[in-house]
Amino acid sequence: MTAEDTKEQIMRSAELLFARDGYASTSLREITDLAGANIAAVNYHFGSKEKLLVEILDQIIGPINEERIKLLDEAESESIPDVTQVLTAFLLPDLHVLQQLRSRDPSLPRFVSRMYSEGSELMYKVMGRQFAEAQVRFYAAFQRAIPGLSGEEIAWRLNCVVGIVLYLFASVQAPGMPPMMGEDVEDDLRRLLDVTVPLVSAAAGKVMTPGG
Amino acid sequence: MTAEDTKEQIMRSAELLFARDGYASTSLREITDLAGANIAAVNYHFGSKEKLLVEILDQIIGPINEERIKLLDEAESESIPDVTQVLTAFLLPDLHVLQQLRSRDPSLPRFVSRMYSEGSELMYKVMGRQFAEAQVRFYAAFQRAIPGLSGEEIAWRLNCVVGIVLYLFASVQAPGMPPMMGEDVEDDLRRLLDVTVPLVSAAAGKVMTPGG
DNA sequence: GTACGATTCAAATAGTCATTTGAATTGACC
DNA sequence: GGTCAATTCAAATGACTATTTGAATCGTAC
Repeated sequence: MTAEDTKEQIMRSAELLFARDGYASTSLREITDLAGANIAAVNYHFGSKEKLLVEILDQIIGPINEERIKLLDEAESESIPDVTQVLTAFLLPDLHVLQQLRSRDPSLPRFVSRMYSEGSELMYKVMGRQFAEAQVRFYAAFQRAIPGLSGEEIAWRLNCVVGIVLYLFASVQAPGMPPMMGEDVEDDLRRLLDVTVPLVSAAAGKVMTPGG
Repeated sequence: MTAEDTKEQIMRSAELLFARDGYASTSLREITDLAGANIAAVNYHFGSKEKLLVEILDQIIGPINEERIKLLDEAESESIPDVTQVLTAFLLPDLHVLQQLRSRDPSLPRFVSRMYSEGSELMYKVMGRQFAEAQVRFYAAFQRAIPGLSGEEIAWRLNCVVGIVLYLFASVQAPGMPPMMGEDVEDDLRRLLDVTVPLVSAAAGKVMTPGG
């Protein structure tokens, strides 16, 4: 096994076990056993268990935001994109990565949602670094596409969309539940847009509570 | 310190540390240090670290579903409730618990979302047991309130709502983010209904993807 | 005030953890 | 074929883990 093979095997084994059991509950011993490598190889290739996690996170989250910006660039090059187009640019990369992770292993999508809610400092640092550029672009695009909503309200609603997406990642293989995503990315996107377009473009203060 | 005080202190300390660092990363030593108790007290009062977690989970999740059913009973006793009324019965108990947890400690709401995505077998068992009754009732109520949507589609959309709620719990004290919830439960509910009513009652297959 | 059950305590057990170390092995270039 | 750096290995380190044990302490009812 060449050096690169070992490093690759360690990363693939680690993300699988992190997804299934969580970061803290997974020992380097389990990882290297699954990878067919020696424990010391982790510290040789990555430096520490934590740096191994960061490298895996970057590899997954990085491409999502790169593709998001690419799609938004394309949409904006033609005309001012509407809500559906902006949301598509935002969501499609998620679905692509979800599909790709799932094809590698059904329990892998859970890795993302799991690391988000576990990750404390570490995950927020990685996400902040990776999402910073896309965030500015998408906030601006949504503000153009949805008249009459404050920037704060748009940010809030986009967070709701993120919440739904993270739940999708968590629920791909939740025990005792029907899968929330199908085989076809286009179908999944349509279904997501059906609910998220009304979600982000709904008029504020429209609904009256029964008590009020 | 009386026996009940010790047990209470251990539970309060444990949920705080579980919320902050996760279940696996929190040792009984940390818990009992914070609680001012001896390690053996955990095994005396709860039997094991895992049973301690289950008791905390039941204490938090149980009341949510009890109140959900109570509110739905009240709404259905007058007339057939509309989407807003059913969603209110579903969401208001979440907000109450969120508020209550936050008043105890700002990092506590994260406990719920964290346990969900860490969840493995254990959390799903607790949730399944606690949510089983409410699930049947709410699926039926939504099907009455939203004509033209299949039961499967309603279940899918309700899952989206759950995703948003879990994200709310996770984001109350996310580092580097503005809080998603305010001080007033009524305001928060209104804001949530603004987006979730359109979400669950949107027509299916309405949106056309740019590529299609 | 003394006996008893409930509770708490310090100490020990047996195991696992991430990381380090220095020797052994490998593969590519001269 | 020899050399050197890159990589892998087994073994050891030191610290931490949940749980168990039996003695000590507490509150309370008689």
